[in-house]
Amino acid sequence: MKFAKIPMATINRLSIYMRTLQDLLEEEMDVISSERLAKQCGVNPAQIRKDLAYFGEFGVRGVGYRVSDLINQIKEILGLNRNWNLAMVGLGNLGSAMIRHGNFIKHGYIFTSAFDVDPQKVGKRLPNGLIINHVDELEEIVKEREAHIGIIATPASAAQSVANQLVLGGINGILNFAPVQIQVPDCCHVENVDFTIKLDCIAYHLSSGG
Amino acid sequence: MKFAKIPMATINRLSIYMRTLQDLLEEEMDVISSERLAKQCGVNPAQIRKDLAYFGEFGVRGVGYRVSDLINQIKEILGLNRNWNLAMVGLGNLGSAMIRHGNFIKHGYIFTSAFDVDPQKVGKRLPNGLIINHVDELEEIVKEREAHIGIIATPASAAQSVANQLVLGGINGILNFAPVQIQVPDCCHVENVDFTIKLDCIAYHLSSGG
DNA sequence: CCCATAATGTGAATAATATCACATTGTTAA
DNA sequence: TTAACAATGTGATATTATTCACATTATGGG
Ligand SMILES: NC(=O)c1ccc[n+]([C@@H]2O[C@H](COP(=O)([O-])OP(=O)(O)OC[C@H]3O[C@@H](n4cnc5c(N)ncnc54)[C@H](O)[C@@H]3O)[C@@H](O)[C@H]2O)c1
Ligand SMILES: NC(=O)c1ccc[n+]([C@@H]2O[C@H](COP(=O)([O-])OP(=O)(O)OC[C@H]3O[C@@H](n4cnc5c(N)ncnc54)[C@H](O)[C@@H]3O)[C@@H](O)[C@H]2O)c1
Repeated sequence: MKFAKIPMATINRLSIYMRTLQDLLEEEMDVISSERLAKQCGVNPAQIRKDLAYFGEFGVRGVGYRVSDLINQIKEILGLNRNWNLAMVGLGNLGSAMIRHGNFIKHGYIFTSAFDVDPQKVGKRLPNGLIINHVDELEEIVKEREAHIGIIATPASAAQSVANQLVLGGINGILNFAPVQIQVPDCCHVENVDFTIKLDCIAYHLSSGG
Repeated sequence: MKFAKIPMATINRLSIYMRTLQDLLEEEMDVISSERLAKQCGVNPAQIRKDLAYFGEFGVRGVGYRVSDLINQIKEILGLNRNWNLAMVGLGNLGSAMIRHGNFIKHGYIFTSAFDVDPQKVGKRLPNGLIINHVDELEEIVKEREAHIGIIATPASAAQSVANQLVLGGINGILNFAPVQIQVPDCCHVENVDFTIKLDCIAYHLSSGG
C-alpha cells in the first residue's frame, strides 16, 4: 500500500484525526475504535481505516487503535516528528495575530523570521522576541535562519512579489492568506487560506434554504 | 439546469472566480474567456463553464463573459447582493484581527456584535465602534441586532458552548476557527477554518519529496 | 483450548467530480 | 449575406473519492 498516490483529502483528514487523538490522550483514553473516532471527527469510519491503510496497518483487530501509538504514526506520516521553521511576511492584523498565537509552537512550528515593508514596523521587537526585518533582506535571512515554510500575510498586491522572494530564498512551502492565486515553480507547494470564501459559502447556504 | 444538486466545490470556486473578476474589472477588462479566467484562477476552463452551467447561461459564444455582468450573476447565485450581519465571539488575537480587517465590509459582511468572557475586554470599544458584550448576553443581542452568521474565535474548549448559544440566538451559519468539530442541528451550516491543517499539509509535501 | 465477540483491513460498488471533445451559436469582416 | 472564426455549453468519458459489506484476525471468557 505504501506507494499508491495519496489523495489530498486524506492528508487533510490525517491532520484532523491527529488533533482529535491528542484531545483524547489528554482525557486519558488509551484505545479508540474507528467508529468512535469517526463520530468525533465527523467522518465515516471506513474513511478513517482507508486513509490509514495507505500507509500501513496501525490498528488491532477486535480492539481498535492505541491512541498514543496512532498519534506517533500520523506524525511520522505527515512529517511532524521534527520542527519546521516559519518565515512570516506581513506583520499586519493577521500576521501579528498568528505570531502571538501560542499553538503553533506546540505543534512544532517555530517562527524564526518576520518581514514587513513598513518603516514603522521594521526593527520592532515582537512578543515572541523576534525582530521584524525589512522584506528586502528576506532572501538572505530566510536562508540564514533555515526557514522551511513561508507565510504570506501581506495585501494581495504584494503577494506574488513576496512569493518570488521566498522561492529565491529556497523555500518550498508557502501558506498564502492573500486572496490571489500565486504562481510558483513546481518544486514549491502552496496552500491557500481564504476566510472570505468560507463566508461566501455560508451566505450561499443561508440564501438557498440549505 | 437550475435544480441539480450543486457540488460544494463549485460554490467555493464561484467565490474565487468572483474575486478574480473583481480584480479584472479594476484593470478595466470588460470581457474574458473561460480559458484566460481559468489560467488566472488555476483551474480547468471546462470547469468554469460547467460550474456556471449549473445556474444558467451567462456567456456569449465566440466572445466570452462580460466581466461586470458575470460578477453580478455570481453575486446573485451566492446570495451576495445584500449585506450579512456577523457576530464575532472571542476577541483574542484572531477575532480582533478580523474586526480590524477592512475587506469584509467591502464584500457586504458587517460586524454588528462582538462577545467575550474576559471582564478586561467586556465593555471595551473596538476600532470599528462596536462595544464588546459579555457572552452571557449573546442570545439576546444576536437576535436584537439580526446577526446572520456567527464567528467562533474562542479557544477550542469554549467552541461547543458558544455554538449552542449561537443556535439558540437563531443563527444558521457559523464560521468556526477553533480546531474542534462542533455539533449543531441540521438547520445550521458550519464552515471550519484551521490553518494548522494547512501547515501540516505543507509539512507532508516537504517531507515526502512532493 | 476453543468459541463468541468485536473491530480491523480491503475488494467491490457506488457516488462525486473533473476533463475531453465537439456541436452549437454569436460575432465580425469581406 | 455569408463564410471564417472563436469560445461557449454540454453529453460522453475518465478520474477520483467515499461508502458498503464482509472476510480476517486479535482478544478474553468459559
Ligand atoms: N485580517 C483578516 O481577518 C483577513 C481576512 C481575510 C483575508 N485576509 C488577507 O490576509 C492578508 C493580510 O491581512 P491583514 O488584515 O493582516 O492586512 P494588513 O494590511 O493589516 O497587513 C498587511 C501587512 O503587510 C505589510 N506589507 C505590505 N506590502 C508588503 C511587502 N511587499 N512585503 C512585506 N510586507 C508587506 C504591510 O506593511 C502590513 O503590515 C491580506 O491579503 C488580506 O486580504 C486577512
Ligand atoms: N490566532 C491564530 O493564529 C490561530 C491559528 C489557528 C487557530 N486558531 C484558533 O482560533 C481560536 C482563537 O485563537 P486566538 O489566537 O484568537 O486565541 P486567544 O486566546 O487570543 O483568544 C480567545 C478569546 O476568546 C475569549 N473566550 C474564551 N472563552 C470564551 C467564551 N466562552 N465566550 C466568549 N469568549 C471566550 C478569551 O477571553 C479570548 O479573548 C482558537 O481556537 C485557536 O485555536 C488561532
